[in-house]
Amino acid sequence: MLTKKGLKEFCADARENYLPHISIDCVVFGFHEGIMKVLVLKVQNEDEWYLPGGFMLKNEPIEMAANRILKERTTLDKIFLQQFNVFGDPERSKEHFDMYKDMLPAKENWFSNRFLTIGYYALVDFFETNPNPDQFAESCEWRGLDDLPDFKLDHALILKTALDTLRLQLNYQPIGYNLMPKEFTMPELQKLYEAILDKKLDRRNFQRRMLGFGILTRSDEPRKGGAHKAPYLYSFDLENYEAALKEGFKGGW
Amino acid sequence: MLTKKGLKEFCADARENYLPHISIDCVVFGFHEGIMKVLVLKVQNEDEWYLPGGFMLKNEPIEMAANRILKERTTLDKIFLQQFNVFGDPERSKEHFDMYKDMLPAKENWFSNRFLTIGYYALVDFFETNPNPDQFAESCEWRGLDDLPDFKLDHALILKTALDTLRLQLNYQPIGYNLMPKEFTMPELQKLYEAILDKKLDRRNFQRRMLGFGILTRSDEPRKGGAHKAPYLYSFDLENYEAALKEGFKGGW
DNA sequence: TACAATTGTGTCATTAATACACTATGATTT
DNA sequence: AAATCATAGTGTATTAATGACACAATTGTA
Repeated sequence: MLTKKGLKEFCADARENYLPHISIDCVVFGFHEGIMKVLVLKVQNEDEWYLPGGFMLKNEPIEMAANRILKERTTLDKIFLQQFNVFGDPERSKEHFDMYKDMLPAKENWFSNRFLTIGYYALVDFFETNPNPDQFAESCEWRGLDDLPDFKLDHALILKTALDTLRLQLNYQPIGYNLMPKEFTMPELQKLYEAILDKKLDRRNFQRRMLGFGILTRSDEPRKGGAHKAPYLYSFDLENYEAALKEGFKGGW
Repeated sequence: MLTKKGLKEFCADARENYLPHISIDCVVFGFHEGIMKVLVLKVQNEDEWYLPGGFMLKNEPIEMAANRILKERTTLDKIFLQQFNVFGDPERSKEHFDMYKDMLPAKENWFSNRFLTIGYYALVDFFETNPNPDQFAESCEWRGLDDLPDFKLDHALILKTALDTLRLQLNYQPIGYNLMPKEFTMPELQKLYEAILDKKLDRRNFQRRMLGFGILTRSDEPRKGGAHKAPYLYSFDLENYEAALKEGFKGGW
């Protein structure tokens, strides 16, 4: 959608339905083949990338807006969302100002306003997610943390802040639960933690501690068909998990 | 400031200078006589209370707006501020809608809009702070966490969320440094932690751990003139403190 | 000068974290 | 069939951190 007519319609529609000056941007984390991935969108005909985002209806709760936006991008309905920061540097809007500035006069152009953006991070099951581009994008795809594109606006900062928050909250939020599939092996879970923390952990100590939390249930049958010794399958005991999270996994005083 | 004329002027001025739909509310923590206190404002002629807050100039960074607002309330210039949440439930604005609704038609009334409010908590030195009411308030004063008034809007929720955040961040933010005066005794610092965490700590273990962080400098001279054994005075070694904070006081993996 | 209140300090037991090595299994190669 | 490779499962010894606990020192007051 890049025609002048389409843009004009979008702007008129936006002015009528959305709260001005406020946007939502989401960092959607998924975990695949031992790598943390993030959902990114590519601008049509440009090597420019951005995070899934959108605007808030005039009478819509913030988190509901984030959910609505992400449902469009992922087809997922109930998504674990965590608000982590508002980005509001007036400079961040300057790049916005320039968007489509040749196609529409500033007065009509929705994008020629200052925007504060509310940052959410989302945790999704990689295998359940079907990435869909939005109307400004050419594509929507997963990119590993080790292979991130150049982002528009302050989206690199937003992503970095989300990741920092994720690391800090690793012990307080059900991060494993939301990122892993229903059943998984201990080495797979360990790889998730290693990917988030970006460091190697000791297999034996990891397993001891994880099991010590009492939030995992071991399946009777190990996973078969792999090329090596069959690993046990685990799943989260959601009840115990949520109880443990209320306290936080780690003490502190 | 409650005259129709004054309100009209305020609204006209606000519409011209502030971003619409966005406000800032601050939970200002101070520590005095062993109790955590919060700065609260009282509505003129009503037993209604609210947190210090305000609006953002159209081209002003968020944190600068929070600083400006708090400078007016506290006379303090460089304040430790931490953004912790945006509150945007459409219901929260309903009470706003009613404000001054008899004095001005909705179209002119700045307050008859939906507002998302960005929550900041601030940590200040109680003794350096001079509370000043804003134009809608009759008074601005400290209230202990054990003696909080009934708040307007969702300000009780904002305060609770700030406090929860403060507890979680106790090991990652220079909370002691900002709340204590330059020099303090170990029992005083312990009382701060006990007030924040709302539980008793063991004197000996607290001291051992605190000193173990290597962020305190013990003054040569103990505090004299007290009614009991003269306690040592400590101050924060800012350099070590900030280095330690980068890591966080506690490990986690 | 005895007492009350408070501060300073040390030790022991328990728990948690770290470092580290061998055995077991299943598929592949020889 | 036996050896090999890759991966998974398990245990123990050392060290560090935490939690529980008791007594001595100082200062003003009764």
